[in-house]
Amino acid sequence: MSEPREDADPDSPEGRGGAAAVLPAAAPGSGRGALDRRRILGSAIEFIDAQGLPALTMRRLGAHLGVEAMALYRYVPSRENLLDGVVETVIDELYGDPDVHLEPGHGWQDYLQRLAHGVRRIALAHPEVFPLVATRPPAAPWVRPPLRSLRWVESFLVALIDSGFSQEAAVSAYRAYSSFLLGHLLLEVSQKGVAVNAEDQPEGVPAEQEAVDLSQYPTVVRLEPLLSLDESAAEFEEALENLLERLELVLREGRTPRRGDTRD
Amino acid sequence: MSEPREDADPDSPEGRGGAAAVLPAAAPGSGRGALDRRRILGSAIEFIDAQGLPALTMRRLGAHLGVEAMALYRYVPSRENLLDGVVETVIDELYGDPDVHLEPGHGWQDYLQRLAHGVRRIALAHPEVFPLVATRPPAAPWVRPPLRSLRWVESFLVALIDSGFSQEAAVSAYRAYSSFLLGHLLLEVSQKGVAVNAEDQPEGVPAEQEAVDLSQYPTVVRLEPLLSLDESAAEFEEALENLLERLELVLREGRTPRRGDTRD
DNA sequence: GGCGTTGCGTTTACGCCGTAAACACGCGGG
DNA sequence: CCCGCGTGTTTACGGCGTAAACGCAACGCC
Repeated sequence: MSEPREDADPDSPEGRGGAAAVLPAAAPGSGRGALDRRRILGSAIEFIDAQGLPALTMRRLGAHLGVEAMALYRYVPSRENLLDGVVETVIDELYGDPDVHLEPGHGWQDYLQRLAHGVRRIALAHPEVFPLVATRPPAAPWVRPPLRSLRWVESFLVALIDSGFSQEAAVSAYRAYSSFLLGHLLLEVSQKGVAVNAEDQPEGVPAEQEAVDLSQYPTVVRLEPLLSLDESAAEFEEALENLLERLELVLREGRTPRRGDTRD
Repeated sequence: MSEPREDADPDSPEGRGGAAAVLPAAAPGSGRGALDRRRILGSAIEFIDAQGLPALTMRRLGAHLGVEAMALYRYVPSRENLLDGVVETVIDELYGDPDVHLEPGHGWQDYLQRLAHGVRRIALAHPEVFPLVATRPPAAPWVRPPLRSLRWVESFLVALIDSGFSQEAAVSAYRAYSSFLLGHLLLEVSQKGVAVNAEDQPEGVPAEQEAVDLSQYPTVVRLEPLLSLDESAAEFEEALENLLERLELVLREGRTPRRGDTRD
């Protein structure tokens, strides 16, 4: 039963035994056990995953931990800082993922593949948190995106440079890789997230909310089955492999690529 | 003086005479002239561009328009709806852009090129607004990303199908294109935006804020000049052209691509 | 045992937020 | 004349983030 099916998404939370969802954080009612920063952050992640980001307030998070809101301020200087901590904590799950390595033992393609899937696993495990990863101002203005921690940026750059990339190529690879991950995962997560959104309308008949008039968009209507089909895993894989091929070219030609010689 | 320099970014707000920034909205002090939804939305965009998203409150926006906050509610049902309107308005700038066409007159590549640059122009013109475009729940759960309006999705799909794409190929092209735009532009915008962020610290010495310890990340430090170098325009162009080439393959082979026969 | 200190959580309070509801007021048609 | 209606204001409420003061148990030290 719990064996992965043929077409199961290898990065989906239930689909494998990987990392993600490792923090303790205990039940909300059982309000014992010393408060501390880690417990607060873990609880916040759990809370966001369950109730959605806008539902997270200091008072509610306090209640979730069986404590007054102000108690949190002994461990967290502000709500903003708490959100930063949430992002950092979530990204840190990469370190606990046995399939992702800080050092490329089997070549840079393998390294990038594993890293990408690791990040995807995190995104899928915390769909409500991931947009925060994309949106929060970074530690250093220039690193920016999903691999927020400088340690991963360092690891990325070293891996590629050690594999023969020039410094320029490594940096531009980092940018391409980042924006690919960011774009694809943000899209995927929000596609999933909206279906069962946190804010629910428990009305008797949940259907027919506003139902925008689709009659002017016949193609959209006709392709709606295709559009709502979820082939994220395959698309991710394909785009990722395309990116890796592109990088391979960059590496081999030792320069920034200028579209293949297919014309001109 | 105002002629675009050789290497000027063709999508930067000052670099060309395109659309973007077309709304009237008049000065804040001059608080006359009938309030209406358009004026409110325009003012909100202006406000966000100037002060950043978190600074936008109903009261402040009211003040910006020379009016009490509650007056806005006669034209806007809620703050959430106002933000939706802001996103919609910003995307609607596409219609006013003379370089972007709803119908592909010169082939689908030209169509996609123009569309992509049009969206990029909007992103660069409203860097503080753009993350909202990425983050807000969509009208229809499955369209999701930057081309939020169904009209553009319709246009996109029709353009590709008319050019010979299969329905499946058109949909998957839409996804690839969307996530590319989203990822790249979000990254680019946030890279720009952070430098001169809205929340300023007007302290005497603006430097040396926290300055995380970079000593453990020598490669990051060494490549910092490269990392902070802004080659967004070139990278955008390259990634876009690569995407178009990929789509060309899809079209020619009439199937979803499975990585070139470079191995296996 | 008495007693200051220290650490953790609570209480109280403030100003700002989004917004519901009642209100003030100018203007065009019976 | 006045009556309704459209438009903006006033007032009010509950919830927010958080500063400041407080209560109180555990502990070290004499």
